[in-house]
Amino acid sequence: MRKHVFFSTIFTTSLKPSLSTTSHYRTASSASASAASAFMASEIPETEDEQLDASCCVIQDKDLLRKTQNSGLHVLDLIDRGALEPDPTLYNKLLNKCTQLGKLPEGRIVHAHFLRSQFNRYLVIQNTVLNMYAKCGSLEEARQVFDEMPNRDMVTWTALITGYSQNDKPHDALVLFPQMLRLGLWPNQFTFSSLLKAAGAVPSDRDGRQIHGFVVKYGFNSNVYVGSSLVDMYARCNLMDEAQFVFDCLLSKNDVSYNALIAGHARKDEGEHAIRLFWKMQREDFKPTHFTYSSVFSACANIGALEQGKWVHAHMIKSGQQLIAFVGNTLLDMYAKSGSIEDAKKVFDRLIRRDVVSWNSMLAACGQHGRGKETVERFEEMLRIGIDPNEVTFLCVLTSCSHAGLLDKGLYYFDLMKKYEVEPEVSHYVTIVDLLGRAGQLDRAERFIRNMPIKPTAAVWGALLGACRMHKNMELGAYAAERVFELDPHDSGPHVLLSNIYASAGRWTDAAKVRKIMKESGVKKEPACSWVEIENAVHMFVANDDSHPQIEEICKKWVEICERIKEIGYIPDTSHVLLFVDQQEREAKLQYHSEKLALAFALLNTPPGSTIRIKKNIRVCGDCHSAFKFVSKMVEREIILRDTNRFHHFGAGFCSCGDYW
DNA sequence: CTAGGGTTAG
Repeated sequence: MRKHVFFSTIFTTSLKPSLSTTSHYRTASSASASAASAFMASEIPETEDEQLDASCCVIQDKDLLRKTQNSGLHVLDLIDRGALEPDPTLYNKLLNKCTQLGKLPEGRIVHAHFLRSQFNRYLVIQNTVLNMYAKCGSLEEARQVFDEMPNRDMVTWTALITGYSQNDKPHDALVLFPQMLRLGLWPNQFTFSSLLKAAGAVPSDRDGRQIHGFVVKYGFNSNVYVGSSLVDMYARCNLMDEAQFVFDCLLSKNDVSYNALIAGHARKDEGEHAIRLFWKMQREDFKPTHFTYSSVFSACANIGALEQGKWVHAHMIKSGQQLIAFVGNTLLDMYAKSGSIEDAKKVFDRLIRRDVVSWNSMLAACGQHGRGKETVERFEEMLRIGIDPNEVTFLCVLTSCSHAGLLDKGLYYFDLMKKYEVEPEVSHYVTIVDLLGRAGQLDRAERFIRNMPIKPTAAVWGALLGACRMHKNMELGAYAAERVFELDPHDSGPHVLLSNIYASAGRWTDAAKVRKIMKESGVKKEPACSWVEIENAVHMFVANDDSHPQIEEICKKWVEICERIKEIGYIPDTSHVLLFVDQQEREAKLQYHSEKLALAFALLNTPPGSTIRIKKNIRVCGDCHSAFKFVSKMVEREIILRDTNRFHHFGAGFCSCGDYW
């Protein structure tokens, strides 16, 4: 054990007049015990990298470094003992080290020591202190330093703006800008980059456009940092054309500007565009980074492009990039969302380090593929290993239980959230309502809603409405629908569901009434479409749409399939057709559901025996579900249908969801 | 001394 003198000296020495209130000292003092255990302390063995790092970075003299390490004293002790002549750069290096390692308590101590030093009026070091607090996430202390500084330069303002913008306080960042301009300070490229990041995080695009104006005025529009920030800001404001325009205007692009644009398209569900840009950036000799791969895999996942995703994966392997968790998690998700759960598992197994997101992604993958039991097993394993579950973990587990009909397990895990101190959010309540509702316990679900400690949202009542549709409970369904209409009048979903409830009960007048209200209030239903990927091209089908070049052939094929599956037991279920039309007409309508068109198209254009993968933007209807089962049996092929949030694996006349979805 | 781009759920 080595003795340490640093704390006894620093906290007993009388303090010089300082920039700061004594609260820094109090905080530093109270933090001393934990701080001591980290990189200031004597007990730390020489093998502790951070201890060595900290010393190495400030002590250039090798002899002195050895002496420091051998004596176990810290640099600041050496100054106190007069063994080391302090200079301003030393404080900067120490503070930056704390920033880099995210060591707030240690940073406070260096700050305290700096305040006692002869350099405590140095603006540059004060800025470094401010930056240290901001980067360590303590915006209150950063602000306090800022407020107490007698002089502030542009860097001071920029450091605080950056602090707010990087810590999810965009409004605080944005209000500082006009204040700083009023003082006559000139913003630079750093200021604008941070401001634009903040502007991209607020709902309106007003601030972003204004800042863009100032960027031009101050002449930073050709700076690649500012340019990338502009691209990102416009992309986040849903202004993809503007983002593209700014990008095209950039005189010098780099990988970051490309990534900002690619990520923008990936977020906006414009996967094909993102993938095109991925290949384009390489034609222009920009190397994809982890950021790029992460965005591109997520783009592939969104559109369910398995083949393209595999190409990008192969490309990443060839380029020698390591599979770090951040990228691996999106890769895993890509395979899972493209329907290949087996590949997703392989990625999970090969991850060098698994973080909580890796586990969550794997749990989500199992849930999406209807493997409730496996979700539960993996979750238990995760707890055994000692990975702390977070709110997403529980959401994955609960939805998985709900999809698999594991009622008791789901309720048990909901209760378990308390033990792991994860506060249930409204989405968790939605899942429990869904779980109870699917299991047919509609009254219990309603009671559960009434006993919620937080205010139920439209989604909560929507889950009950969905369950009422499933179990054909008209009365409670109408009541739930009313609650949804109140809370979210613009969503078409509940109107459609309620109309469906009436329709399946044969109450065509009521069904039509709901449709009429929907039409009058301007609520629009999202058109249903399906996608199928064939030979690296994605084909899209919309219900009753005849724009596809092969449409005649496709319809002919479906009629033929329909006749053949009727022979082996398929009975068209017309309760899913909502219009007040006669039986024959309803059957005709059913034929053109987009997933059926996609299936017919795939059967026409793929080799016998190969797996067919179809993606749909809304829940599959009961009739299509039944038809797909019969087709899988008839053609002896596996058909994988991706719903909005889950998968149906059809094979030999059965579906993996067990008709429970 | 100050800057930009990435993941899981619903």
